[in-house]
Amino acid sequence: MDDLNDQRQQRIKKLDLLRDLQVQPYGTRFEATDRAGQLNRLHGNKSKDELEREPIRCRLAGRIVALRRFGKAAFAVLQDGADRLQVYLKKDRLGDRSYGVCEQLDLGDWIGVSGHLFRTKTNELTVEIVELTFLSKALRPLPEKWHGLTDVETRYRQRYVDLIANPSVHEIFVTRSRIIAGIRSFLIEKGFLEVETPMMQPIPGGATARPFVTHHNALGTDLYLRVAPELYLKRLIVGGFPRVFEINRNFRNEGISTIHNPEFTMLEFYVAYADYNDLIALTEELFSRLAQEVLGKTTIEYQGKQINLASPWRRWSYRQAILEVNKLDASVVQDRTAALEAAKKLGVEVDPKDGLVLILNEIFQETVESNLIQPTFITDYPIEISPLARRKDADPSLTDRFELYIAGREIANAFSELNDPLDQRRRFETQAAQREAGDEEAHYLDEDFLRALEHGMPPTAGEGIGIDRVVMLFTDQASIRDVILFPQLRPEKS
RNA sequence: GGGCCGUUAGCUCAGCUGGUAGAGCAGCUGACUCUUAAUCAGCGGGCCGCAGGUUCGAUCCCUGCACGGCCCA
Repeated sequence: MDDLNDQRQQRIKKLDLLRDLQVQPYGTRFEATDRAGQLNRLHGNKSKDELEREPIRCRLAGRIVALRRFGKAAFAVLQDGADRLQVYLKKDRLGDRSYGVCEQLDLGDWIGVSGHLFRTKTNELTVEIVELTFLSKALRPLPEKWHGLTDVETRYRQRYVDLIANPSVHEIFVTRSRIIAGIRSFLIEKGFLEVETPMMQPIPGGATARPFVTHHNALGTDLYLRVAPELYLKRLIVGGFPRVFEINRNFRNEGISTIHNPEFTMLEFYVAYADYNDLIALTEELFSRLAQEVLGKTTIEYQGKQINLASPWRRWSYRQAILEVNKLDASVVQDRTAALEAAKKLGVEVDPKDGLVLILNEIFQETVESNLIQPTFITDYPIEISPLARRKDADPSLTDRFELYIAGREIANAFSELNDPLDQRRRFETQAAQREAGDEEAHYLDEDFLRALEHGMPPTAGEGIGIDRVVMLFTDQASIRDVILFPQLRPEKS
């Protein structure tokens, strides 16, 4: 509980004054027939004379974000969503009693007003208030009008204040919503069915990640917050839905960083009868369409870098990328000793016990990823790190898989799904052995999923896209916390 | 987990070589009926993140802790 500081007490005093004036400071329904943005759009170019000749009556509501008093008159700025409109209060017009109510106004208060539009001497479109309704009295002061709220911790913990004080933050979350709406309508238009699958799973699967554990009392059993919806969505393909998608939260019990929040939003979609190449085309189409719809262009600037989202995007095989970026001899991707030597030479730390695949993956992560600024599909990942992906017909050590990188970051992961139940069982068994050996991220063996596959899953391609990272890209934000309304922080001490 | 940085009024920030803390905005009082970072005059507001230590004396130096940021693992 905050101390009863000076400013808060002043405002509580005003509550009493308002009640003395028979004004309810916490009002109820107010029918606003107008919005600030709409009034600006419709009448923003009408001249002073026009507004005098044909008065525009209006009625709107909002929060007071600026207040300039002149004794017997005052200007206030009303914030209505993302838009602002100035209002004018004049004692002559309002009368003594009503003006007395206005004298109890503070920054942060919500009011409803009705009046008519006019232009001030300085030509600002303004509502002259005829009637004012108190909607809600704020007891705490707004952050400073010029510098706003900049303390990062307060911004995240008290996002409501951040949203009031920083219009650009408001804008980011509007964009986020538009991106998600755009994805949804794109997929629905392409014939996908939106579904919801369990967030609480008895066996967590679909990604290599540590899960959160919780407990169901009535069932007397532990449940895991999902790390991915993948295995459930594929059960739905088995069940006969040929195109499904889900946009929802995943939870991973890992560190927090500028690109990791413990809960994050993932899109996953699955297309029966398709392969990963079809998803490359679909992904390019989705991104360029989204960029066009949301930003009105396909070239974006991210953290000072120009990124071109117009298709086609580069395709680069995983092994080729490792070799070309580091100018290595082809033997490195074939021979463990050569790979180990290359890692040492490149200054990439590896566990000397690691096999070829893990060594290469370290090299990839350390040397390739950060170079993938323009959209790039890295294809043909090794089977050992792709336990749910279909083998390449031409090379059974690789998979029909890609990861999409933009701005040096993994944005999407997709593959032709493994639909051979016996192969899937062997891969799960390998994963289970790794888990036994201490790898907490390795997959669990999911018997029910195998049973589903044994009923027959058509050839299917599936993809996951990290929505938060897409929003970061589209809104030019460096930290995932700036695109999540309430990012995870340590609890505030009471 | 490690390194670096930060934490001072409601907000944004100063605070020198250790001597009991300042500004702007916000607030309060007064003046002002077209301002827009309104203006003018006056006033109040501090657990200097928390706990130890050094010192005659600590916002300042040292140690630990908490919370946050960035980087690394």
